[in-house]
Amino acid sequence: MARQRKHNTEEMINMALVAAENLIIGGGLSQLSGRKVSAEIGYSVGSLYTVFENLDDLILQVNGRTLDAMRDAMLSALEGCETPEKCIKAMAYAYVEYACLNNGLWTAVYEHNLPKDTALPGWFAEKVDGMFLLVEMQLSSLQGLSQNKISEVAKTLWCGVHGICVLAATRKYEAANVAHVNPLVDGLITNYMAGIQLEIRGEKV
Amino acid sequence: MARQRKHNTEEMINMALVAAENLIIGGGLSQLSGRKVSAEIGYSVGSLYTVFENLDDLILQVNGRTLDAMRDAMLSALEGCETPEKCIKAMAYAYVEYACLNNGLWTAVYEHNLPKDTALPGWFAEKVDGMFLLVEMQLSSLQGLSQNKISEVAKTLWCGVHGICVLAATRKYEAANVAHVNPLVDGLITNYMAGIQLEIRGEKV
DNA sequence: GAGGTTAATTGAACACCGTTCAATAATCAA
DNA sequence: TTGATTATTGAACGGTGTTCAATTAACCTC
Repeated sequence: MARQRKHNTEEMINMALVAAENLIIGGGLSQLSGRKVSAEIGYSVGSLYTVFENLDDLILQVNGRTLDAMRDAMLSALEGCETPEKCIKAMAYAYVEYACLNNGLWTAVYEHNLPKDTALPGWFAEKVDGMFLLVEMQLSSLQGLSQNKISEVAKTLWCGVHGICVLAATRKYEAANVAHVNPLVDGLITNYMAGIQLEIRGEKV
Repeated sequence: MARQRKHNTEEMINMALVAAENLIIGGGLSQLSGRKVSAEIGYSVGSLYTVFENLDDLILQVNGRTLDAMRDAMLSALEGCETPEKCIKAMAYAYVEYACLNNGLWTAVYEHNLPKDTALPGWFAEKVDGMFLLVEMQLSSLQGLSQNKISEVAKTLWCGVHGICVLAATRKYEAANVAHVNPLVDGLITNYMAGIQLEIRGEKV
């Protein structure tokens, strides 16, 4: 029979992802390297390539976990919210808070781009879509919006929230904190949703 | 006297930036390297470091030129527009068009992050701010908005537009084209501005 | 226990990368 | 022709992602 594994595949992947996350938290995506990760988990470089296709694969899985964590934060934020708009705002605040508090991990999600010829794997796209679906769920309890419109509104709202966070992250010195970002997010959702309500009622400004 | 230069500093910088842009257009930021740039312009690697501080500096200057080009596109789009809202939409469409048509260069702007301990240079931050100022200028002809509010609205709107483009760029396969993105942008501006108009008038939905 | 089979793990090798800096090359003044 | 000056070079350093023959450790069989 064959040599015994020090850890099974799942354990190894998990250890590697944790090590990678710590490197990213410590110094951003640029501080991540396969050799550092492998050294951290007590394996040689080559072993990394037995559980990951390549380093892009590893990063993608780190980012997948980050998206999961954000999703969890958003779901927790839903508890006790009253109206669709308030629920969406609660999720947006949770998103902002996560992005500000876990800046390294959050930045890695959108900083990492696959080579031009490589397609984004389906499971990753689904995680991104999942966040939009959370918003859509809230919108679906509003009367007068077609499914297409709901999908459009969710995309627009969430892209807006994300864009605001991106700007805040760029301007590290002055604006990457919840207190500064939340008012913008609040204004976006309040006013955009007001416009949508008018549209539903067929009124014009 | 001293040895004669093959090109003066300005020429060298320009040649290097053009070469770098072509590399980014061809295969994204990951395909850029100092050695490739220097080979392309007929210099050795070392010479690059006589006109750029390091590779981050070079990339930052490429991104600066991209921001300039986007600004130019936005200014051109302003010709003939009638109302503030229409003018903002015209600029947004120009932004979307540039991002879709010059995806490599546009992606490089937000994909590139300086190391954690390095501050974004002032001249770069100013170029970013300049785009927000273009939006603010349009808003300033609206009655009833304080300067603070104008600044907030401009940030929110433009972050929203940017966020929508980011999502489109992520989903390369289905959505990175003007026809798909413009309706979202249009809806964002229309509805958010409707909400702002209501706020000005002190009405509620 | 010895030998064989199997598969996990290694680490050296390859071709690249950013960055530095002593050495070289090219120019003009004396 | 020599010296001074400065633009330019390219080898060197320590890092990177990735591959893969060689090694190692486990078990089964004899």
